[in-house]
Amino acid sequence: MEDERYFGFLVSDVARLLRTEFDRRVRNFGLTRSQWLALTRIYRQPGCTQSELAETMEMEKGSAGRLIDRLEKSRFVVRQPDETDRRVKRIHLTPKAEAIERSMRTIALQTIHEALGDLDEAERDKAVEALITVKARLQEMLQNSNQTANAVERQEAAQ
Amino acid sequence: MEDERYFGFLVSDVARLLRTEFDRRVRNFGLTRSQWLALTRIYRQPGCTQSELAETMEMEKGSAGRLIDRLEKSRFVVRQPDETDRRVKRIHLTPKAEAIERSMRTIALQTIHEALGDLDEAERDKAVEALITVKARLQEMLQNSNQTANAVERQEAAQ
DNA sequence: TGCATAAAGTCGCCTAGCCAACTAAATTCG
DNA sequence: CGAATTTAGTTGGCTAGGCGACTTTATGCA
Repeated sequence: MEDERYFGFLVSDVARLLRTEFDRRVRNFGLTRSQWLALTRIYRQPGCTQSELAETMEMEKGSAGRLIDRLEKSRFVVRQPDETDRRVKRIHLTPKAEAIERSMRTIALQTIHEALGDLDEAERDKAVEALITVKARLQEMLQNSNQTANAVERQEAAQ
Repeated sequence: MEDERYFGFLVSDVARLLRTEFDRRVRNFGLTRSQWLALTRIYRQPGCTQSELAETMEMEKGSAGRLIDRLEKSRFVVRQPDETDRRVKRIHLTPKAEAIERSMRTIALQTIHEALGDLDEAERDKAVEALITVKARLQEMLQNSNQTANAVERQEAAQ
């Protein structure tokens, strides 16, 4: 069981190191890793709503909203009101963003490529598979936590 | 190369999901995952300095300092001045912390155990090995970035 | 010995992300 | 139709963590 705990540490460490290294490499672009991730998603899904973006990025609406705030302030993105639903705002990339998106993609690929340099292809595939499995399990677990929380809430509301 | 990029996403996702799930489970203890990690490290190295803690947790001194601020405010930890070096502050756990440290360790093990539930032992071992390899590589890469930054700094200072 | 350099912490500023409370708009249903 | 519920987005409060500038104290070297 102790080696399992080790897995938790490792994943967090690798994620943090990866983020820090990548952010250092792209600092001159004026974008962070999260911001770039958002751009790539908007690039593939232009005109998406904030809630859709939050969904595909698996984060809270609030976090996504603020991410977009910063991207908009830096002129990488614009919010456009939807014509039929006055609640929603649709997100589009600016031309400036599209060029940078490509440069950063190259750097991202390069960074990962270096980080994985000591693994052969089979090891990489195995690792990716394992991570997919674990991620799916964690998503289930989180969904359960959510449902529990909602059930409690509903019960409290009913009293 | 595309599958490599996927690895980057996956690691970050798994780390985030793990943190969120764990933090939910332990919210009632009044501690977060990072705070608990700090406690386990102080437990194994009582009386360590803040810089030592930052080092073993692989974070900046500033981040570690603030982590300790919060732990001290919640009375899980005390700062004690060093007798011979008036710059350093040594960190010790309070009795309250030691009990909670054990409870949270159990929850952490349980959480990881569930998250890895769909992997057999061989798959887990392979994944852990791969992560160790990648982590080592990333540490090298970051160290190089640091050295480059320092070199630039020194050169600028020399002018 | 005295001065330059290095080390320990602190602080301010920034991004990121969770959570919860809120508003406004749309939808559902009696 | 109109009230209740749901959904989109915003905001405030919190922890986390990087970076850089700064102060205080030690240390190393000419």
